[in-house]
Amino acid sequence: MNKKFRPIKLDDLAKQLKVSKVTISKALRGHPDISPETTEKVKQLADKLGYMPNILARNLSSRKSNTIGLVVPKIAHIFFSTVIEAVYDKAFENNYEIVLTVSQEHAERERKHIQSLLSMRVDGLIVSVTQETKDLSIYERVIQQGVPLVFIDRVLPIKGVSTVTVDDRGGAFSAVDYAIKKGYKKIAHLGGYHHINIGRLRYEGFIEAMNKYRIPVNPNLVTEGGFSEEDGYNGFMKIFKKGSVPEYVFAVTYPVALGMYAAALELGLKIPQDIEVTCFGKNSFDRYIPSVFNFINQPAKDIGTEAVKLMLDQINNPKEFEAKQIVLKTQLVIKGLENNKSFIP
Amino acid sequence: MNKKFRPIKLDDLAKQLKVSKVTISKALRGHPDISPETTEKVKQLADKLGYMPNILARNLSSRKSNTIGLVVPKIAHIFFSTVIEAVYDKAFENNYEIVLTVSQEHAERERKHIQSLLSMRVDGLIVSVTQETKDLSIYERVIQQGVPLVFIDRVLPIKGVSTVTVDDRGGAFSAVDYAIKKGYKKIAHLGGYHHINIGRLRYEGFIEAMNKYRIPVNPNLVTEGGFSEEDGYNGFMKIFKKGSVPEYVFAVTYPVALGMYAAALELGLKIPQDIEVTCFGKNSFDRYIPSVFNFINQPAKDIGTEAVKLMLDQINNPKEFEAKQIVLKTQLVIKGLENNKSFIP
DNA sequence: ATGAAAGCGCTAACAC
DNA sequence: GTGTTAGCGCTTTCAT
Repeated sequence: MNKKFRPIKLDDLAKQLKVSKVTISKALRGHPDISPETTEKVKQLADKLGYMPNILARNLSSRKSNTIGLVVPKIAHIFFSTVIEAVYDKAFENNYEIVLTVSQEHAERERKHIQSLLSMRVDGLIVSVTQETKDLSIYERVIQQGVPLVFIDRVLPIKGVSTVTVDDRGGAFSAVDYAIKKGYKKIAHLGGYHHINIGRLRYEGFIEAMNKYRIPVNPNLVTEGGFSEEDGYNGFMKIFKKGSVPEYVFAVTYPVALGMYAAALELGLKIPQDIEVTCFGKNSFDRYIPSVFNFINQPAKDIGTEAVKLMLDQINNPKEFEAKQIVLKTQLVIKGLENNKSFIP
Repeated sequence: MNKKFRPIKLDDLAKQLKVSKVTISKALRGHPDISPETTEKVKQLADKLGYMPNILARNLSSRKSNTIGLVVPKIAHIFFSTVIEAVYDKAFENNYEIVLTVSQEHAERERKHIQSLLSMRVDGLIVSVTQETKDLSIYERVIQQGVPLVFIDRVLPIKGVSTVTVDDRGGAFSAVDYAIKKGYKKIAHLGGYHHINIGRLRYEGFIEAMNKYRIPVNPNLVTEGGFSEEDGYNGFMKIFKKGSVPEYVFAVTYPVALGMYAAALELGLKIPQDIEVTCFGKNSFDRYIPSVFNFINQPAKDIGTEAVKLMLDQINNPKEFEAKQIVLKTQLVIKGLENNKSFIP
């Protein structure tokens, strides 16, 4: 039991077939140098013996890893898990491996992960930064090392980097535009940090709509914070304690809306009867069951898919590379009031 | 722009410090061979020059990767994304890397991933199998190669493999026991495939409870299928078309319950007023907002954490290894009827 | 305490 | 078509 099993290597195959290991190596990779018959023989033997190439050796030797590093702030949130899954699927389709790391919203952890990924010599890096990332130095290093980099959703202002985002400002605008047209005056925004694009742009979209209709922005109804349930809870409590109860809340993310919902519940306020809520992103089962929130639909899958496409482009045609900024359309989906029997389990 | 940057290597440091690269290598890893002063000097220079060890070379040479492969059927479901996140956290804590792959419930893809992972020479494998996995051969190979293996949640009947699961049978029993005590007679089970443990054991728990109280099991109220929303939807529709409307549904997973909910909605049935529902697992925000389903709480985080612990144990003490079966307790949480105002957004 | 030699398993470049 | 020669960048003996 558990006897020290030595994996088969090229040499072993070479000896058995009485050819050189180069022949084996080429045959296994379908190199045109090798005759079809030899190739066939080699493959059969490899199969029979259960040969598995040592990827470490291969990558070391070829200076190519066929691997893309992926760095995200969270996994256990539907937006990210959907993006991640799409990245995996698209990469798999193209015979690329993904090495995923999670920063848990800690900039320092993010740094470490990127270092590891560079150490692994990944062929490229797809990153969505933490809500606290401010130091750009590690990314400048990535670029300096010539490692392709694509930011998704949460991006940093660095020249020459491709990005895949959604129309944050436009989405936000439409959510608030809708509210104003519906006649709401007391409109709140539970916002994200302004030092990061999604926080800033969604805030700007909110302001833009308010300005368009000359609705004064009540600072007591606007918060700036993180993107989690807790932030939503705290944000709404803060607003409530200032004595203002909004008629409408535009939340920067779905988790923030959830946190806000919990706070409202505690305060005896009903959603959507007392307060109508719209957020960026949505739950995972809106296909099945109507939501009590309106939401701005973010094409999470497409973000992942497009990011991989950009990455592969850049890896395969480094010469012609130029940074692209892909901005995907969002869509406002109204669900709340007309369907106020709607549960979501 | 993008000039071909050659990463610094041990030799470069060695030359600058006029010592051998062995000294550098040891110093960097804090090897006791090297004097504190030298170590300090080396580390400083490495820092200054932004040295990053080439992990591929290191792993190839040391035959150790400090990496654990993780294979799951899905990412974008709260149960798995929570488990995954916990695995990442625990591994990070112990300076291990995780390489995650997703089978998307396809046995063939699972096979390929495991091959890749073995090719990468991961130090161990944590796996939750697909709903269609039946062929054990790849796992037997893993074991034969002496690669530590831990199954989580969905396990295969292979001797000598550690597993981390929850008390599936007991959890199921409690859900049905509760229903019977409450007086329900028409009790349905939207079940999972019996060839996989969670499907089989949850079914058995259901049967056990029914038998205990001598309630006849109506085959028209029992289904066997997959674990997704779609399966829940189809399962309930099938039951309904047979003319039976249950008073109580015990669903094998949360996604199945969601699908069933959607079907009920279409059929004009109200949850929980018309049908009370209990499922294994839960949504991601039950901490914030009451659910319309009762649920059997699965400690998803603990599953991930315990799996990594088992894995590290096995990696670090291969001699004393013996397979352990960890079975975590579940807990029935009743939410439905007494709180029928409960939304979940 | 430090270093020289050997090699991890593979691929690239160039012969033949 | 096939093989030879050199590494890839690191870690391991094993000397010194």
